Amino acid sequence: MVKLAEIAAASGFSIPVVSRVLNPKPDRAVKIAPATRELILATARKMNYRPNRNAEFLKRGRDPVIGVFLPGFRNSLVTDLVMGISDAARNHGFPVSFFFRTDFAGYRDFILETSGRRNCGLVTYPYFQVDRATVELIEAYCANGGKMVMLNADRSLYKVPHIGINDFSGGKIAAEHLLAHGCESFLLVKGCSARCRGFSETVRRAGAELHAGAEDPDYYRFIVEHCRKSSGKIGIFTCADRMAAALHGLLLRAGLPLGGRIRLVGYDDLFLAQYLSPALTTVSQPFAEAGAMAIDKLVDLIYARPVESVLLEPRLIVRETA
Amino acid sequence: MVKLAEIAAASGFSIPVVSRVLNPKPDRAVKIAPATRELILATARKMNYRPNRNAEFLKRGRDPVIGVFLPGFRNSLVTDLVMGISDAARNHGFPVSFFFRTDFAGYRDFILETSGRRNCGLVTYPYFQVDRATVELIEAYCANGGKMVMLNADRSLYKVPHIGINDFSGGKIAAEHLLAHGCESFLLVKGCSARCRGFSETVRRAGAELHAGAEDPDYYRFIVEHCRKSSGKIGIFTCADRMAAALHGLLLRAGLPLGGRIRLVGYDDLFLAQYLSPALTTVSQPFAEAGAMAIDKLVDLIYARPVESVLLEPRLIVRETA
DNA sequence: ATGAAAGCGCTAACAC
DNA sequence: GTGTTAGCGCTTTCAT
Repeated sequence: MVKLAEIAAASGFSIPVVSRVLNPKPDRAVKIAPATRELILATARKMNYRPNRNAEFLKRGRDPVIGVFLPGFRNSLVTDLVMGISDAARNHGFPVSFFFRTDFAGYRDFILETSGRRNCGLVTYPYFQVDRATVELIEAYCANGGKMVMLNADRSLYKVPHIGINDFSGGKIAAEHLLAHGCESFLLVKGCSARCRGFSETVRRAGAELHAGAEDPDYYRFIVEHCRKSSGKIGIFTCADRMAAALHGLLLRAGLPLGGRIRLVGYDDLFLAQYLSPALTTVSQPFAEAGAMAIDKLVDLIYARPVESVLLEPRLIVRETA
Repeated sequence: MVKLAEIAAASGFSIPVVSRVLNPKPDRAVKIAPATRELILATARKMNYRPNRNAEFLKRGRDPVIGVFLPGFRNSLVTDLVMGISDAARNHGFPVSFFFRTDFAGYRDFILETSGRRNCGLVTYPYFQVDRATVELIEAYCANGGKMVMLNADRSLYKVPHIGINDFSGGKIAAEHLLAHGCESFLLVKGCSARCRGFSETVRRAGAELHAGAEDPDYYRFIVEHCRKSSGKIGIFTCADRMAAALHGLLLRAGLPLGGRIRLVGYDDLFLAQYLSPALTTVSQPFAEAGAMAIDKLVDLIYARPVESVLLEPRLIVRETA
């Protein structure tokens, strides 16, 4: 581990100068001779310098750890997020501390614990319904100088930088695919309003018939009956793969083959989706990328660099059911 | 964040004494008056002291970060592991740095990177085939004073403390369940030798017929044919839920209902298993617990406390397919 | 524009 | 047994 002192010795300057070059604070007006900055930057790169976050934040009275709040589900969304976040954080030289919960109480516990530990920054993905209390919690945290980036929640609610994935667009591409394959009547299992809107608006614009219902055994039975009675081409879209998996089995048990007259599209591309038989066509969300971007943005925030929110696009994974 | 100085002031002793009480090194013979130790321990607890790992390890020239190597799969095993590990690490006041790879090259990269960063400890779960080179890597790391705990790999290979899950036992309970439900002939999809042994030994001991084959379309076709032709009670066991998911669909498409004459048991209890219709009966491995224990053991190792390996037991989750 | 000096919270070496 | 001192790698005043 090469340290500042070695770079200082190699470049002929003192440790503080090296520190100032390597850790520029755009907010503070730090003056360094351009030539000096170049030289130090070059030698640091040559010696493959990696900052000791530990020492850096010890002096600042903060913990060089990124706190991460994620929904506590056992599905692939979480693995994608964890992998993207972990890789990006490692690249920046920051360790992480994950906290998995699904409710507001858990979120509050997280913010509280994290304030006590003086984490240098937070990435949070509140899965529960975000309300006034949540927003206040977040604003209080940031008002105290806390840095935070939000993942995939309703960005209209807070001023914190935000990485989202376009749900409307996900519903839309599912509908377009089904339409392109000649489906004439449509069935929608609800679960996310933007996805539903994307799907139903696209279907309606094509002038096709659409039924919608909630994740519910009764509605599932209705779908199976509908498919059995009808002889037309039917497109089914569910807001989550778990619904698609259930329908997949139900339809098969009713003797209704999938991927021909009846087509099924899920959402999330969970791990098992590809192993179903027939394999599930589904909308994949770039959660690994979203997680990585959240970390990148947070690090920018920590070092007072400008940060902007972004909205990522999902894509359709075409397999056998549609 | 209450610090040593405050406890020192409150208890009337000097900072180093407090440090020695709060951070006992069993290997070093540190002498503290029993009364002093009690008093300091009490005030520390009263003031809710949490050590600043940062400062602690800065002095020791190490990074207070636990490096974790995990297989890079998108399935529930990984989420369970990540959650168990994260919770335990947080409880001990350690952040983590996850590294997800599936091959030996990745493992070597991890050990290399981690050595450079001087992590205080490592938890690793090599999923690839562990050979001589891997063992040498691990031994070299430990010989240099590195601390490591292994997850779920063949424990006969190294001297590092180890948290395993009993695969033999998993195969056995699957067989016992199927036998108890009257199955007379058995089909096994291979994938893990200990699980297969547990299953086949149990089945054979009951004097029943057994076919075994690999994860392969041909063998899957054979299974479907076998189920169609036979009229007896059949028990199918797969070494992983992904195989069970495939067979689940294949069998249903062949008009063969699951959970009555034909019973199917998977392995891993992946997220989607419960949503299949009929829902998949499967063997669940306590990976969250295993991950947490690995961290607990590692922390013991870091503070030179005695550590022993353990073997955890899987359990059967009975749902609809068996 | 650069350097000297102090100090973040803790541990380790040594004195008493 | 306990206290004194120094120092981990870095940032931050404050001089110059």
